[in-house]
Amino acid sequence: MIYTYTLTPAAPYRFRYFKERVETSSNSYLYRISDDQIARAHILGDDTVLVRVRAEQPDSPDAAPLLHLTVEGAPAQDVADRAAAVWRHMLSADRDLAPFYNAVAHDDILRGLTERYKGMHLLLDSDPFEAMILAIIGQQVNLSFAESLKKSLVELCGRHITVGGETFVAFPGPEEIARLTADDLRAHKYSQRKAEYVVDFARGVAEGSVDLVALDAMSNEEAIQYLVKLRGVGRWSAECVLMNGLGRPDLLPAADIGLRNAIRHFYGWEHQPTEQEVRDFAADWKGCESYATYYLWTALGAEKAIAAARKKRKSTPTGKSFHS
DNA sequence: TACCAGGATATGG
DNA sequence: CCATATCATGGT
Repeated sequence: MIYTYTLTPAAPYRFRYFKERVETSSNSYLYRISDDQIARAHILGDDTVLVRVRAEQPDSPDAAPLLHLTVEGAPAQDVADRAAAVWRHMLSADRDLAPFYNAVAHDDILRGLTERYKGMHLLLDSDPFEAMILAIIGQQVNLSFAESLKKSLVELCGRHITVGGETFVAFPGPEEIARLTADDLRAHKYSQRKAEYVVDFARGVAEGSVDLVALDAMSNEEAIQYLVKLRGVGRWSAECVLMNGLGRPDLLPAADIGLRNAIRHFYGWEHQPTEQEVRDFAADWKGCESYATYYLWTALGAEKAIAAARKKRKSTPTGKSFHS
C-alpha cells in the first residue's frame, strides 16, 4: 500500500535547494536523491517507512510548487499520516518566507542572499531527538569529520528497510542508540566524552527521564534552559535542537563559529565577531534569526566549496598532482 | 607543523 | 563570574 499526500507551501518556495543541501552537506547517506525526488526512511514506533517527495515546480520562479509525498511500508493510514507530518515539518512547508525577506530588505548583504537563494527554506531534522544527537556529534569538530561520525552511528544501529529491491537506512531512534555502549562508539573514532553524551542522552529519552515532547509548549529560552541541564548539552547544542529539530524560526546561535565567520566574511569585518557582537548585529533579524543564519551558513558553505574547487584545479590542472 | 573546527565540562582564581 | 586545560581527530 502506497499512501500519497500533496503539500501546498506558500511562494516563494524552491524545492531544488533541499536537493542541493543534501548533496553538498552532511547526512547525505540518509537520503536517496534522484532527478526529481528525495527519498528517506524513518522509524515510527515499531514501523520503518520510506517517504519520497517530488516537487511539481512551475516555470515561474515566483510560483510555489506542489509537493507530492508518497509513503511506503506503513501498515496503516495513521502511521503514514505521521510520516507525512514529519516531512511536512522537515520541508518547512507551513512557513512563509515573506516576513524574513521584508525584515532584511534594507540590508544589502542579506537582501542579496535572499535574491540569490530566493525560495530557500530550512531543511529540518526529522525530530528533536535526531537534532540533538547530530548536535552533540557536531560539537567542536569540523563538518566533514562530524559527518563521518554520524555515518558511523547510522551504520552501527540504524534500521534498514527494503523497498522495490532498494535498501534504505533510517536514522536510529532512542532505543537503538540506547542499546549501544560508549565503547561501541569509541571504536568508531568518537571521543570518550562524545560517546557518553550520545548514549546517555538516548537512554534518557528511551527511559522517559528526558521529555522532548514537552519542548513544543516551551518558549525558546525555556526549552534551552531545559536542555542545557542534560550532560553534554550546552547552549549551542540546545539551539541546534530548537532550530534544526523544532524548526523555530527565531533562533540565533550567536556563539556559533560558522555564523561568526560568515558575518566576518560577508560584512567585511576585520575580526571574528564575539557572541555579544553577533547579538547586537542581529537585532534587525528579530523573528527570523534562524533564516538569516541559515542563509549566511549556506552562502559561506558555497564560498568554501568554490575556493576548494579552485584550489583543486590549480594543484591538479591535468589530473596529476604537482609537487612544489 | 601548528592551529582551527558550526563545544562542553571541570577546575582554579 | 572569567580564564584555562582537556578532550580526540581530521582538515588545512
